[in-house]
Amino acid sequence: MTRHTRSPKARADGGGHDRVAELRRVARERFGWSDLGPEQTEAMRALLAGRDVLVVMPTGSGKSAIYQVPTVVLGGPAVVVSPLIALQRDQVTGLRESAAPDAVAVNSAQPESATDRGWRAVREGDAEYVFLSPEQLAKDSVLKRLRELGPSLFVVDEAHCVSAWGHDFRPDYLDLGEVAERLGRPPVLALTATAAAPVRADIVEHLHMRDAHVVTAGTDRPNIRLVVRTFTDDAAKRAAVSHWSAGARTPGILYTATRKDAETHAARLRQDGVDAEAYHAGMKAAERRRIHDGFMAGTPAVVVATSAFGMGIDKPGVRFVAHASVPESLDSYYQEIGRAGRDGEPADAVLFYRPEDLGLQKFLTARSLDLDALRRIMTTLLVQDVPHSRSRVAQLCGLSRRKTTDLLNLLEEAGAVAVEGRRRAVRALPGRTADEAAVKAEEVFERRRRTDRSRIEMMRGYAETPSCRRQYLLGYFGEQLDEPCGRCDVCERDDGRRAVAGRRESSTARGQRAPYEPNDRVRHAEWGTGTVMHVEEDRLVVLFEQVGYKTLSMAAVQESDLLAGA
DNA sequence: CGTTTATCATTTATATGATAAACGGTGCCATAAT
Repeated sequence: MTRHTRSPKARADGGGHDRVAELRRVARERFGWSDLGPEQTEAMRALLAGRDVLVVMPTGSGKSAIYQVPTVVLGGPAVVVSPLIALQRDQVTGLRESAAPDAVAVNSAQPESATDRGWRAVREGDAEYVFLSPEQLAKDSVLKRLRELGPSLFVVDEAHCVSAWGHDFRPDYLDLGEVAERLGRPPVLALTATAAAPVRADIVEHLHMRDAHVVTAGTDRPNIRLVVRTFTDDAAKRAAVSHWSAGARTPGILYTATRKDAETHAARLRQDGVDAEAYHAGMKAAERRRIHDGFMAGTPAVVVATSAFGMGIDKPGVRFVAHASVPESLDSYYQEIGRAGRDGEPADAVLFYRPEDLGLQKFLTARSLDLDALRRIMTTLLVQDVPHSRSRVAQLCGLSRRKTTDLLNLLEEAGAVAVEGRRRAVRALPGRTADEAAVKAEEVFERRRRTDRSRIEMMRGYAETPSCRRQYLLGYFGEQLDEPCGRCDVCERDDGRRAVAGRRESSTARGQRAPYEPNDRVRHAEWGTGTVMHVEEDRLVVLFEQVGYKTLSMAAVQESDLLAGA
C-alpha cells in the first residue's frame, strides 16, 4: 500500500460519535485494547477535530495510545519527538511486536542504512510513526523529508523537557513550534506526566500551541507515602540513607546529586548485602543499558543513580524512591518519585534533607550570561540586509553554534530578533540599538534566573513545611487536596492532631471564605500579579509571573495589606 | 554554595593544619583520532 491511496475519507468528516466508535474499533482491532479511558477518548477526539492537545497524565495510564490510535484513523504518519534514543528504541520495538502499524526511528545511533530503510518504510506506508530527537528536527534535510510525508500529527513525548531542558541544556527543544509549522502544522499533541503551571505555559508557548485543549488526570498518587527526614550533619545523613535503604522493601531507586555519591552509596549497600548498582551518565553506554534492563527484569533490586536514570522506567512494582539529596525542583522530585508504586500498592518516597544540599542545586542551575557576545550578535544582525541561518550568525560573530543558539533564543524572547518561517533564518527587529536589545535580553535572563531560584526555594518549602506534604505538593501542581492526606510523615507524626485541626479549618473555609484560597489571583506592589498556590495557617505560597514562587508570611501580608485581589 | 582535593608551610613529621583551587547533572550530534 502506498501513501497516496490512503483514507481521504477519514480526513474529510469532523469529530463525533462515529469517530469515537472508529477509535474504539481501531484500538481493539489493531492494538488489542478492549476499552479506552475517558481522558484518552477526550484527547483523541480533540485531535481528530484538528485541535492542539496538552495531556498531563501519570505514566502507565496509556498516554501513548492517545497518538497511536488517531494516527491510524487520520491515515498519515505521526512525527513523534522523543528525548532519548533508548526511549525511541523501546517504542519502535513495542510497536513492531504488536498488530499495530510499525514505527521507525531516525537518529545517529543507528547505521545510515537502517535510517534509509526507515524513511522508505514510512514513505511506502509500511510504518506510521517516526521517532526523532529535537536535534534531528533542527536539520533541513530531515525536515524536508518529513514535510514530503505530510504528517497528520506532531507529537512531543515527555513534553516537560521543553521547559526543563530547552532553556539551556538542549536548546533545540525551544524550536519545536517552528518545526511543527514547517511540517505543515498538523495538530500538536504534548504528553507529560507532570507539569506545574509555569511548565505548561512554557510548553504551550514554545510548541506554538493554539487554544490548547488540556486533558488532565489527577496528579495525586495516594499510594505513595511521603516522608522527609531532616539532618544537620552530612555524615549522619549518609549513615541514615544507607541504613534505611538497606532495610527497605525492594525494588527501589535511590537518587543522589552527584555521580560520586551514586558510586559510594551503591558500594556501601553492596557491603550490606543489598543487590545494588550505580547508574549515571559517566558510565559506558553498554553498562548503563545492562543495569537499566537488569532493573526492569529484577536484578539489581536497587539502582543508585543520578537524575540520568528513570525516563522510560515503567516498572509496576517499585517499592521505594529515596533521595539522598534534594533535586533542583519539585517538578523533578515528583517526576522521580512517580516511578514508585505504579502498581497501586503502597510505596515510599523518602527525602533525606539537609538545607546545605540546596547549594549544589543553586550552583547547577546558575548560568552566566555573556553580555559582550549578546551585543556582538545584535550589532552584527542590525547591519545585515537579509536574514541569516543560526550557524551563519555564529560564524559571523565568531561564536560557537551552541552559544549563539542560546543567546538568539534569549533575544527572540526579548522581542529583539525574529525567526523567519521556512528556513528559520534570524533577523534583527528594528527600533532598538544593540545595547538596548542586550539589556532587554538580560532582563529575560534575569527573570529566568529568579524563577529557577524560586523553584529551588519551593523544594525547600516542601522539605520544611509544617503541614501536610501532599497538600503542599499537589498545590504546587495546581491541584487542591481539601484535607490532609494521612499518608505523609507530618500527618502521621502529629497523630491526627493537625489533621483534625486541618479539617476544622477547611470546613470553616468553606463556610466563611478564608482571606486567600488556592488559585486566587493576587497583585503584589513589587512582584506584580500572581496566583495563590498553597495556603497554610501562618503563610502562603504565591506563584508570580515575573519572579516565580514566593512564600509570604500571612501576618505580614494582612498587616500591611501586601496583596490586592487582581 | 558547599565539599573535596591539592598545595604549602612548618614546631622540618612514616604529620598536621591552613589556605587555595577544583568540582559538581541531564543527551543529542558531529568530528577526530585510532
